[in-house]
Amino acid sequence: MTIQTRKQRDLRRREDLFLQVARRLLLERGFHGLTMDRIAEETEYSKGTTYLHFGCKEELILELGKRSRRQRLELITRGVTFDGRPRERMVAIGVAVDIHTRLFPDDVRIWEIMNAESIIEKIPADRQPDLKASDIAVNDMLIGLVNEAIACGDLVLRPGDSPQEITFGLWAITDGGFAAILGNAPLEHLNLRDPYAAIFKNCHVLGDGYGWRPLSTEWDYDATVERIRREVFPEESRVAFGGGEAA
Amino acid sequence: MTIQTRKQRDLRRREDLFLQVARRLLLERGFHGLTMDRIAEETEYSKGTTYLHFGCKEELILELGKRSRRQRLELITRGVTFDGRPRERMVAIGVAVDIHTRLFPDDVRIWEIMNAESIIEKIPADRQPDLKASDIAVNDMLIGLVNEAIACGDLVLRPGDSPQEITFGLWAITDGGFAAILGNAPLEHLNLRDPYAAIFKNCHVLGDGYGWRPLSTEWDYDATVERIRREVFPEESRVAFGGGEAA
DNA sequence: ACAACTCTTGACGCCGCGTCATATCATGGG
DNA sequence: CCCATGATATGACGCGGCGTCAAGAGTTGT
Repeated sequence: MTIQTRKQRDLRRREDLFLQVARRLLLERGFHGLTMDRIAEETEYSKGTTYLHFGCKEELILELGKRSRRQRLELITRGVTFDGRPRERMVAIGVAVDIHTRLFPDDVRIWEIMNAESIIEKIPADRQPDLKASDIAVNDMLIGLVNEAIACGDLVLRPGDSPQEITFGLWAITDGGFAAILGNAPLEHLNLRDPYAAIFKNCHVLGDGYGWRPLSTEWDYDATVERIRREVFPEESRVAFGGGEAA
Repeated sequence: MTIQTRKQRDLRRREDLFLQVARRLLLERGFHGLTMDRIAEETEYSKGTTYLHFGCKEELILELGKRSRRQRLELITRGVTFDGRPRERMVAIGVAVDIHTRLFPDDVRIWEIMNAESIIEKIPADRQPDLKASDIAVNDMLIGLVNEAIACGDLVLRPGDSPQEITFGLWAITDGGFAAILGNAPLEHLNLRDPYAAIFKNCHVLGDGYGWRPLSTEWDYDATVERIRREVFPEESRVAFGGGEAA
């Protein structure tokens, strides 16, 4: 039993090492700069050993992406526990994503790489649901929040509106916004001062447009953001936004 | 002179042939299924000849993407000539994108493939501005429309709002929405009936949120869409949405 | 000490990209 | 009509990366 466990632990350690080196290579040298031989060389294992862990190069990258998504999901899950009105808790999800992006900017890039058709294309299809699991979880939370808002009367749907549409809109703004920031759009041309703030802002405008109370004109959401950072992400906020000059 | 021209024309023809075959291969067999040898074989030219046209495989794919972007830009440019209030003309851009997506769904997929980091990564950097040119053009049109709306009084910016933000929001919804439709998001899970309509809808909600007159509650934008299709894209609409059973 | 078993290795086969020496073709002058 | 000269096309080749697997190193149990 203990021996079994130690072996498993060693394997896990080794896998972590592979992933850590792979991550560095991917970020420093790009997709084509990441090669299985290089990983083997830098970890001082052989190539055959890496293939005991990952069926192919793409699967390795996918695993990197999955871990980063899981990490983000944890932050979001914590955010949604914030004690407040549904729309405030929606803001908390935004804060979670914002913090995640600031703390781990590289992860978003890895996710972009992973999203490339050429990666997914080579993975046996049965691994892919696993990949989307955390996205689905986030989606469920979003819809859940919208439904709560409806239940408590904060949001009254107009004829033709649906919770799915609202969720889709918020998702699209966030996703499209981050994609733009990451370089798919000519952002430097459209010179926004703070693209992250613009994403937040537009989500609020959309929320107001749907009539989701309290509207941003009748509530101090900046204060809400402060509270969320203080109460839910104190440690992360200190790291992400700096805590003065104290060590 | 005429000889020179005939040669150029032949070269162009051949390039078109390469691109046409490449396009088919890319769509049928994916990124990894598209190989330079295969293109040479199917066109009955040699591989060396293909390399007279394209410096590398990625450059070829990039050219495919560029052409498709240019085509979309043409539709958008036509859309923006629509005779109406600025917000109606913004809708016309949406209609153009919608029509383009319906007429050439494959192009969007090619653009996705092209967007993959692994493609861009290998292109000598001096070709990339060229790529973004049409995106920048679209962006300029969007900002131009927002400014027109401000100039004619249809849109009164609240303190803190900027034309750039509005443009960014609309862009993000559209881009993120299409990305979601193309598979980056768990769309089948969030079961929307018509994702395309949802994009439209959310753009309207955003426009309303910014107070861009006429609001969707005080104007029949469905009628505007009909007019746009009839007046600006009669032929394309017939093909895209079917024109009854007439030949 | 040795057998049986597990884990690790790196040389190898294959494939696709991109090159370049060679072959083929076109043109024009003798 | 033929050959020289330059332009164009070709595909065999080199290279590098992926993924495999037979052989070797290490471990465990007796």
